[in-house]
Amino acid sequence: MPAAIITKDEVLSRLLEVFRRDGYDGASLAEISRATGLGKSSLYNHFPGGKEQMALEVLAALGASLERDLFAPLAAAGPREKRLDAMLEAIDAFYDGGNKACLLERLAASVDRRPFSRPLAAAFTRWMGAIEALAIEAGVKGAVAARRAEDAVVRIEGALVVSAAMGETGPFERALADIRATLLEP
Amino acid sequence: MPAAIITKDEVLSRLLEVFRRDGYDGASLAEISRATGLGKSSLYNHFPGGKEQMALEVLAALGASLERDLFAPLAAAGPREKRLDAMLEAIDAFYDGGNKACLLERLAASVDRRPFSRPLAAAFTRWMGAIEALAIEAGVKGAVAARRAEDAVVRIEGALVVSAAMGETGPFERALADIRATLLEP
DNA sequence: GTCTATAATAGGATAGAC
DNA sequence: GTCTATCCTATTATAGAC
Repeated sequence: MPAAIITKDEVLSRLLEVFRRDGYDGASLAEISRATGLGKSSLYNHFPGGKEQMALEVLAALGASLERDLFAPLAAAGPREKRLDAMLEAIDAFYDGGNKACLLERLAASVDRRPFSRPLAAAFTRWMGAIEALAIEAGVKGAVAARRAEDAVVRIEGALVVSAAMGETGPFERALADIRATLLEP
Repeated sequence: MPAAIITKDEVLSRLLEVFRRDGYDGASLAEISRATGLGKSSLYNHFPGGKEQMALEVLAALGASLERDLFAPLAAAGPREKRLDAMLEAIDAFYDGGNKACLLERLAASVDRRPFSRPLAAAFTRWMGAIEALAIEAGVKGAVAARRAEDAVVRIEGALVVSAAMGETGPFERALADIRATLLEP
């Protein structure tokens, strides 16, 4: 039984899946242990701060992933519509076509949300800012661009909620299509 | 110590507040006992099925409230814009201007959501249907009306999520204003 | 770094007196 | 109908061996 069959990134990736599925309050250490394949003591070795630290590290890792896979491509060179499409496809994949929940929402809904307040607000602000920048670059006026960016994020989050509650992904698919069609309109 | 200082409706109302604030998994019997002023045994006397039955009865009571205070007025006589305004004001009040979460979302996010699946889907379907009917009555074409109704509910749910995560109610207020401005457009 | 074992507590639920 | 007292399980977390 030698060490580290699983990398820390992989651990964080599995923790992400547990938290987004069960929520912070609903995710038990037993389930976390099962999902990661690590015993409780191993978990406390990696995360001395317990579940709270796990969620905070997952949040930080997700932020880094988004920066690399979503926001950087959004601000890169190339046709604007292409970049918007790439973002929407990445979002579609990340949420599994509307079948998986949003970690930000799940952490924001936990009973003791204070430890997550700042990173959550920062994540949403960053997300909206990246979309807003693309809209502005496409010639949309500043105030309108900010409103549209907020609306896009609002629609994605709401569509995930409605899709989950109704047990069908139609609302999510339609929300993404709508954003694609209207975000960069003059 | 005589009986029933508190009515069952009042109990359900307090349960609603606990579940929407803490979520289903996050709401402990200890907190429920505190919020209702009833001991655990009293709670099990009223709700032999435990927490699950409490949530189901809260859901049913909320459905009845919505039917009476939201959907019936929406389908009543009078100017259509007035009725839309009344609905939006009722929603604004129910969510305390974006400060309180949606029970439907909280129950849909619980680890064991199966007992709530049907009533949740029914509630969202009913809500969207009521809005759609108003839009159709205002002359909006059927397919467009259905899309707009879904979009309105999606925006409200998403705005609640984003407002909570960002710690400010701006997104919720803007979402309601946007719905008011666009839902009945020709 | 991981394991087994265990502590200590909080969780949901029940019994029985009043 | 409500209370106090209790049960049992699951929970988070730690100790100590390897």
